[in-house]
Amino acid sequence: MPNPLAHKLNCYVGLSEDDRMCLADAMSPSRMVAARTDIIHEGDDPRAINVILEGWACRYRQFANGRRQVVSLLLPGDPCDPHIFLLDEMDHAIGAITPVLLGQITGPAMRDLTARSPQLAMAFHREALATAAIQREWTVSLGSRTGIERLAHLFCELHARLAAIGLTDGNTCAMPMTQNDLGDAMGQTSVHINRTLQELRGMGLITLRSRRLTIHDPAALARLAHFDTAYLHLTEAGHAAAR
Amino acid sequence: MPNPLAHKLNCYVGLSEDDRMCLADAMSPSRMVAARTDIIHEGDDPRAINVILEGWACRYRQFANGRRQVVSLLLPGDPCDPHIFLLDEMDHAIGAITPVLLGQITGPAMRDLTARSPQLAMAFHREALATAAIQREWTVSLGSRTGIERLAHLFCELHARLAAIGLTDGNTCAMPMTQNDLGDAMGQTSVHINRTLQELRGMGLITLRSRRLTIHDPAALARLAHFDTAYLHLTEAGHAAAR
DNA sequence: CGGCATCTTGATCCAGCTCAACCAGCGTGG
DNA sequence: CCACGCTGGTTGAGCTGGATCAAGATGCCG
Repeated sequence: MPNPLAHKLNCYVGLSEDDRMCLADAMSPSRMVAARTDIIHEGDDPRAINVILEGWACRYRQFANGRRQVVSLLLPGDPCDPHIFLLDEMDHAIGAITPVLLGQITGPAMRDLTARSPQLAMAFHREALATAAIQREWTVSLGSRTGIERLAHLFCELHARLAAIGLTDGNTCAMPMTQNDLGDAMGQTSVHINRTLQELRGMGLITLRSRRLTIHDPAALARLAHFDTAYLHLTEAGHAAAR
Repeated sequence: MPNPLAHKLNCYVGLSEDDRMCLADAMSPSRMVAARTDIIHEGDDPRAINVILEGWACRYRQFANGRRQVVSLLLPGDPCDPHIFLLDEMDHAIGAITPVLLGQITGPAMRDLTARSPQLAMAFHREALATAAIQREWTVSLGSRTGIERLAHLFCELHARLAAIGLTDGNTCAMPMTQNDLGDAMGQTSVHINRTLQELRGMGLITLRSRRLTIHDPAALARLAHFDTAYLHLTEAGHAAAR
């Protein structure tokens, strides 16, 4: 598979062949992170931008009482920390859900890229805005959606995001999170996630087995979740990929 | 009061007198919006960046079933929609809580500003990142904090943000939201907000009367809320203002 | 084959919701 | 200047989604 970052950015702004080459050049040698370990710790002050090339990760906050809140999910092509080289220190950690392959773009390389290509600069900017929109939508989910709606919404979102980077197989995609992870993300117990999953299965909407998710009735699932792709801000290219 | 946007940006990056003047110049004539009306509707495609000069506003999503989720609060100095001129259409609305005085910076004026002053460019960038961090913290609140913790956290955050722009009077600050608004923001009923407020009052932590909030014991409130200012990413200037 | 992580299931409990009044302040028009 | 109506705050009673606690069941990996 080619660079998933290029694939993703292309969903926001059409990139030239030249842009893709620059992007590939800017990426320094990648490193591997084992599943269930931290990519970045809270309090770290790193210097380069990490990009997920393969695997899933999550931003999370850990509380003293053991409770963990997953704040967002990072999929292939997602930059982990576009901010980091601007802010003083991390206010959260990033952990690998599966084994993760990371690419890195140094601060200078990044400045060079965006200076050279306005397309790329625009694409990075839109990417950041779309990420913010996704974050807002999570806020909406946690604040206003019921358990089953939340989970349904998450599945809709994940499928759409994976589709945009070409990682779906029809209505099927990867779903490597444990029920515990899902609970941490949805602000619920794994016990309750379990029961909610059974309900979704019982309604014939999804199958989730051996870390693969199949959405049997996308329209019905989206209706249940009050899911509307608009907030993902995918352009034609992104939607075409999703089809 | 001088420009609250300058005040706020100065909390992220020290600005020169020149920077402040440029900023003031870039701001086109301001407009007034009545309380309880929309500043921007969902689906709009506006061209300029709105900045709150006076008053409070909120981003929100309205559901068909009448439920409303407030996704973030906008205080004086906050840009409403740094994104808008990049994305296709609004995925949420922005509504005025109090009467709001808006300034506007056009896209070209913005580009001009950031091209002329690297300090300003940096400040805007950090502002955006701090906003994202606040959004993540809301996700944490809705996902992991109990009712009383959530409300306590909101009060801590608001006081800190207002302090950074010089709008506090010791431990007292404005709090113009109705219990209904608070409910929409915290993903709870106004009835339950009411009872939670009584609990906070009963614990002697706060007074909230005639739209003014006083925090009697900031340390205790922060402890209850698991509040840690780090995520606001205020620099020395911001913290000094907060003191 | 044994050990550990994950998933299931059951029983009980409680934070927060719903529904339904009722009260208080305040702006408006007669 | 008062009566009225409206918005926002308060209170009570009963209900429920999801938490908690506890035990198994399943399945994967060394």
